[in-house]
Amino acid sequence: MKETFYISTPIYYVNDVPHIGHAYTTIACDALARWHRMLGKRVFFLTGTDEHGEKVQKTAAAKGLSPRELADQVVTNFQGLTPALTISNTGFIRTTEPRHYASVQDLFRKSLANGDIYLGDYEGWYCVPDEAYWTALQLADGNCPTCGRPVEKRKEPSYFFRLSKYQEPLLDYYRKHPDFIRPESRRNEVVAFVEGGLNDLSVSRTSLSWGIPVPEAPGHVIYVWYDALTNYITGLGYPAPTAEFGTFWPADIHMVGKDILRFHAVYWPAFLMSAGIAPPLGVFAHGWWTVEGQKMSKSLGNVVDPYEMVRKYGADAFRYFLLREVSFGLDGDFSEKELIKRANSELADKLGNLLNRSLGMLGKYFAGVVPAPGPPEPEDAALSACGRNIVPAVTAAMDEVAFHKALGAIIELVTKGNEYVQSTQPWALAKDPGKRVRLGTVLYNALEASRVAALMMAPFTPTAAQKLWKALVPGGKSLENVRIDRDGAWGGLAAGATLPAACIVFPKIEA
RNA sequence: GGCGGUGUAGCUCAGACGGUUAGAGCAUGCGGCUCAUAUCCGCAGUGUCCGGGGUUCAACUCCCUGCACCGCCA
Repeated sequence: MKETFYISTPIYYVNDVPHIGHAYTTIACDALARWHRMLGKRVFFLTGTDEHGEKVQKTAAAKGLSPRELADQVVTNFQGLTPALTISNTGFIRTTEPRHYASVQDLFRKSLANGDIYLGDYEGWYCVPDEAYWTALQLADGNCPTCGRPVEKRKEPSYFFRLSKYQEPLLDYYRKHPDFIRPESRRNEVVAFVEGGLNDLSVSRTSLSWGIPVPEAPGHVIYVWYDALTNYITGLGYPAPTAEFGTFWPADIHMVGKDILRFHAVYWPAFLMSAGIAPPLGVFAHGWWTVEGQKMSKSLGNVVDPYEMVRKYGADAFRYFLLREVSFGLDGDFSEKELIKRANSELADKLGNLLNRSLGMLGKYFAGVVPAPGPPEPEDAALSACGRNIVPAVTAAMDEVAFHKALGAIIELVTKGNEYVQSTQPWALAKDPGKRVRLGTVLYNALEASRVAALMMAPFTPTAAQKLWKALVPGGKSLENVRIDRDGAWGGLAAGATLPAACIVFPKIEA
């Protein structure tokens, strides 16, 4: 097994307000990061903000601030996601940091030196008032798509990256790394795109000032993607030969929304190849959320605010819904009603209930002390088989980045636990003193199912899982230090421990 | 316009490398338990497996075609 795991979110544009899409990407990365830590790996988990460009400059000017001052103010909107969503990132990068300037310029110099970056002319349709270029395709009835005013054809000097040269190297890389782009349907799209031929890419502007200067080229500023993508190596210390860079690069997964897949799966590996740096090992493009069946948009006023969701339902329920509701990779529909339904029926009524009915009886019949299990009986087999299979099942799901499958497997175990309690009827066993050993065994197994489920939930609902774990493993180590291989084995519940009589970690959400 | 994908119970989807009664969850109806956050468990379903044609002893599963929807590209 590889000993390290490096995962990244995209850097979020600081001029935007955080919405469900940002939260989704970040939460997905967090679940993977936590999972890989539980496997015993060293994990680097990077997120951050993209702070250059036209929009930031304009918004700042409108507020009478420098772009940097504005960025310093609004970056907190994104930094705040970490505590709000219980995110365990190990790094946060801002593209305005000096270390990033050094990184981008170094990468740029390398490609300039080997001839992969050359000076040419960028030509496009320019909106003078908006100071923005558009391609012919982007124009709305021949006018600027954002302001509707007429555009003019304009030309400016620009540095170009020789992307065309990397068509074959990229296709070769895709062939040798079949899992580089996931899901598979997206991979096919990218391959088709590259097979169709690649144009060289404009990577600088003279019409822009808020950005990283092109080395030794006054007036030229490095343009959006070349700047933004490089964050993934800056975050590890590049160009300095840091331990982090040596240890964690190439990245295991760049998690992205489907709209920015091409930049990550085509441009980024090409930039790196040109500079003699290994491309990342994987890019995963996830889907989008609609809201109550409608496209999310500012004009509809239905933008989902992650902070508000956390305030209303808690980070665990919000995280759970996002990762459980849809096949990861596909689009999904966000609805508070469905969120409540998921959280109540699966977290409170199934997982929470299994734990509490078990704890309740343990308190009542054994004064809260976990009995040693007696000999297994045939009716224990279904539960213990499921319990023994949960680690491989979740592992397989997480390997294919299928959170919904992982959670489905955990809920299946919990359901088996409830079925088991129902069919063994410990409350009836308790009435017969001769069945004391059997009663103990039944409660042990039910609690053990809860314990294993709590462990497996840790990447998804970290706060609740920690509380469950604490209740079932009193005096045990924090879930952060727990390892799947050691602690996930069926039968790990300690006999003799005294457990609480109740533990409500998933309160029912009132609709 | 080019390439690719999807079309299966009311809903969301899984599955079907051709072969007895096509599955899950949710929703619906009925029943059971009482340990538990009025929670849990069981039972019952319903489907022209998009339309048409072909191959075959046999197709929902393969091939062709039509329609609808989606994605990428132009």
